[in-house]
Amino acid sequence: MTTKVLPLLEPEAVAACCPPLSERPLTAEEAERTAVMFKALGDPVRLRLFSLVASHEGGEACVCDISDVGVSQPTVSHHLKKLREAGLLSSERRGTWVYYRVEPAVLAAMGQLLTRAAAV
Amino acid sequence: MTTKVLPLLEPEAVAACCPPLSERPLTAEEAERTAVMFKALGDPVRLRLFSLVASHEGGEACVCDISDVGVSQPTVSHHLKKLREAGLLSSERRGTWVYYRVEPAVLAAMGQLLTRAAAV
DNA sequence: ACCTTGGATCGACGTTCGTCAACATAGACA
DNA sequence: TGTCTATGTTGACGAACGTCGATCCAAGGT
Repeated sequence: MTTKVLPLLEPEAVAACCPPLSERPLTAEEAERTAVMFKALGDPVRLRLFSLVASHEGGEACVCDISDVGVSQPTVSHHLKKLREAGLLSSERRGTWVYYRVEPAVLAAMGQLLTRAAAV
Repeated sequence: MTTKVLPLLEPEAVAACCPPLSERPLTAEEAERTAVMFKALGDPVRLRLFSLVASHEGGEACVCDISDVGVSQPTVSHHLKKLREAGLLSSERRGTWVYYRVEPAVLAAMGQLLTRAAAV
């Protein structure tokens, strides 16, 4: 099996990516891109980290605010990177601390993929 | 590390499971349960299989209708089992063929987890 | 300059995952 | 009963994943 290099997912690329899951079958390429996002939320620790950022004021949080999820600091950093690579979070350094933000457009696109699939 | 036995997810259990991701941080248990569903959609082949079922007439399809995704028949069966265990699909044997159906309630719950998280 | 602190990266480890060939099982039909 | 076809199950293998300790880099404070 060949290992494909998946580029970072841009918000607008995701939004324009795919129709609701029930409209038509996803192509192999569409499925490949979309699966990256779902996989990123498919780990309990990442889901908690993401929820911590999303529920923080302004949809933004310093790593120091959210790193108490029961795993080591390198592991937290590793998971945040995965969420960033999937396009679900963006990060920015401001002075001493690094802040993570949710990408609302990507989130909304994933949501519509599912909710509009439910209305058959 | 202890391996937890995750029971099959009932549709109503999922719907009542978790608030939108931005409302409050998920607890460890909530994250554990929810991650199972996202992980199930976190594989390209499973995503295509799911989309094939969801887009088929009536939200229902025979295995024979959807097994052309480029992997062997045992692999298709394996992935369908994963989707069933995650509560996203249900299966029923009718005579010779086995039919898979989407679980709209679970799908809608996952969608709201995301879309309502986007409206911060 | 030096030290401290926040966060990312590296290297290694055990586990889980995706895949297949081989086999098993369940109906339908003769 | 027996045979054919449609699916599920098993066992094995390599790849990917989650985790950690050790290390490194960037910013601030002394």
